[in-house]
Amino acid sequence: MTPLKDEQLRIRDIAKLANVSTGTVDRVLHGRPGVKQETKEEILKILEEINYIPNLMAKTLASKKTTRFVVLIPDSKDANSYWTQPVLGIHQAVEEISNFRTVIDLYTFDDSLEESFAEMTEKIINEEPDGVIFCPVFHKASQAFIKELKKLEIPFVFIDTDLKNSSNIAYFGQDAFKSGYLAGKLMSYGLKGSGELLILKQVNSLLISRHVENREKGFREFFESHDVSKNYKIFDLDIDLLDMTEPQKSLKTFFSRHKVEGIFVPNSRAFKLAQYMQKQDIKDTLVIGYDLIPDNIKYLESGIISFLIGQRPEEQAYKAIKSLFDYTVLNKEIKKLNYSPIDIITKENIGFYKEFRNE
Amino acid sequence: MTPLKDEQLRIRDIAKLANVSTGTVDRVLHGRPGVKQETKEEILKILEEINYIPNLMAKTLASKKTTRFVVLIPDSKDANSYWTQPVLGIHQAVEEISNFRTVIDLYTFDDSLEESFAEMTEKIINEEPDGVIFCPVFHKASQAFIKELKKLEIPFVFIDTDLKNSSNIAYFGQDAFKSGYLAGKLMSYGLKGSGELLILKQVNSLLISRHVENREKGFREFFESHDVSKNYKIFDLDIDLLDMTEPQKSLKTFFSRHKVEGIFVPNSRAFKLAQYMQKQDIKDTLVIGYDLIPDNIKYLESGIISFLIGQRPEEQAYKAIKSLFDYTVLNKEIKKLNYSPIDIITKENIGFYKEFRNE
DNA sequence: ATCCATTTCGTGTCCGCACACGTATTTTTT
DNA sequence: AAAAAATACGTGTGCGGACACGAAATGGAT
Repeated sequence: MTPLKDEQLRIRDIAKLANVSTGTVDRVLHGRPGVKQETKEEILKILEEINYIPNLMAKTLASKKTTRFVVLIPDSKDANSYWTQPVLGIHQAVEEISNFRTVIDLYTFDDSLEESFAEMTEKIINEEPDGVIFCPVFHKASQAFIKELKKLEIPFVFIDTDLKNSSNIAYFGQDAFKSGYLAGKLMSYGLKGSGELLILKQVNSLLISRHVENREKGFREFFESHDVSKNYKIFDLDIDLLDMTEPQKSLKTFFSRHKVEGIFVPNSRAFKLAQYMQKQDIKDTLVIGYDLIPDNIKYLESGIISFLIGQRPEEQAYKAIKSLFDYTVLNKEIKKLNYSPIDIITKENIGFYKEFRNE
Repeated sequence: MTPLKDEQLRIRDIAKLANVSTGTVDRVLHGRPGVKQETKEEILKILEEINYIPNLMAKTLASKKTTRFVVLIPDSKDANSYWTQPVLGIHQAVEEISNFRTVIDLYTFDDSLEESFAEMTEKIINEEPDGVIFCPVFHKASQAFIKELKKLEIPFVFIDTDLKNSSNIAYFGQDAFKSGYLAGKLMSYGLKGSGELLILKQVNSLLISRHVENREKGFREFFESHDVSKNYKIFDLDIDLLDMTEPQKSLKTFFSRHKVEGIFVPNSRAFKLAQYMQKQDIKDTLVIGYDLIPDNIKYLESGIISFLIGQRPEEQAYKAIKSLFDYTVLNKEIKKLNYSPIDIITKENIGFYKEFRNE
């Protein structure tokens, strides 16, 4: 193991090698003017040769500049919101990078209002941060935002939702299709080889969530690509999972007409269904939902929800920030596409996934 | 969000507050002699009040001292060894902490030879490192090691295996019992409610591995604590999974006498079984194994192994080092008991768990 | 050749802390 | 009471790099 970061050469050493002063080397390092082309090239050559890496400690100590990043994600009104989780990862990241004169401002928007998003992006642009992490749920407003960011040459990272061909430096999120496919697998694995399945969708979802769509596609794809498909019938129901008066009716009707063996809820509100099932005392129905929010966990633990699919939101946020930091401050190469593991959570292992929340 | 690490007070500021010089404050901070009791208390009071946090950058820059940690884990002769994985996490950690004048030496031992372990611990003691991370598989030799470490006041962290009441500052590993329990759940979930099960154990395991034992216990416990238990028969077989000539016989005999529906391999060599099953063209038998080593992954992907249970070895090593660093260098409080999530891996989500290896 | 304006480069200070050294004060010794 | 020895504290320098400022070298115009 590298016993010691082998004696790094300092600016002073480079200066000696090039027969110039440290000031000149410094100018070259920072691309400041006032250096003869000739000597500049000489110095660059040496820098290249010895693979100069500035001492990070001395650098941040001497520099007056503080780097500021902005994170823009949907707000989390209640404790059951998915978006409370990335915030934990942000705090974690802040703790680590704050030593490096790097700060983070958190902006949030109402994910049912595109204007709310647009408004925030405007504010952010005015602040001219050194990097941005955001969740591009609104297509049009995001495009406008990206245009501005590119104009100002501000690097940006996507989180949760990806927007292809956007010159973002990185993306952190899940592969929704494959997570749905996995849900299909888990469903078929637990059933006896046949039955009636239901996909429970959120009606009137203002925000076009590709994730939810893709989860459903993946789910269906699993059954279509396997022999068992003919034994299953997949229904779907659009109900308003936020308002629990209306859904009761359509659910009741559905349950009375079908012997449902499995229900797939491709959004994070499986607990709403679970509430209903508990009231109606419906059992022996396999429920697969998404995200480790408190109420989902509650019904997972009580056995009404069989599986939750997790995507490590804290880790996503944490890594997104760290990668922006690596890119901006440390000039490291970073990986562009970063899919989170698709975690399978059950009553039996949930305890070990909650941990992040307790720290 | 904390916009800026609010202007931290420096030693100089404290000196001014206490009407002394920076040198005196420095002496108090480092517990060096030469300060009148009275003024010492005064300074300590102020330090307490303002919650002084030294500037990490200036500190590491000015300090000549380099902190050295030692990691002692079993060696990994071939690519299929479990222990190749923690090494990746070590590298990750090294990259981050090397900036802070902190280095790591990796020592390995043959986990079939207690002397090999003891020999290494002796070497380590002679080096007098500032912290040790190790895997206390051998009870007696570990106790001796711990005794020395305590004498020298060297903090140590356990990884993989825990040893209770050992004044270790932290432990990173899995809860083996619960992982076995989860395996039981997955097994029962996939079967039709009854059948014959087999637990495949490694015979002659020189090293007393509590993990493997506890996994089996957890597995059995699941069936005992559920109604379904009476429908299942659980057998077990001790075979040498390293030598693939002998096992064939006993396995063959077993398969000929029983209609095995599920096999649980509580160690990391499920691939050996899978190899056999592939040759014999045995299908429709559920196999649950442990650890994401290359050959296990191969048979998971080909469908012979149904589930692998993962425990994030890289993350364990990474976090173990970071926590030792936090404790030693940053004087942070650290959490003692750190259980890794019990990851459920299938053909469908394995792709997202391999990632660490490609970085 | 002289003078001024660029261009090119060297020097010094500071960032916050660690630590060696030196000075002032008090205590002990004889 | 003077000298020696502790004790208590202040000052200065260096860690490696950023940046301001000033000095030297060069070029052009007269």
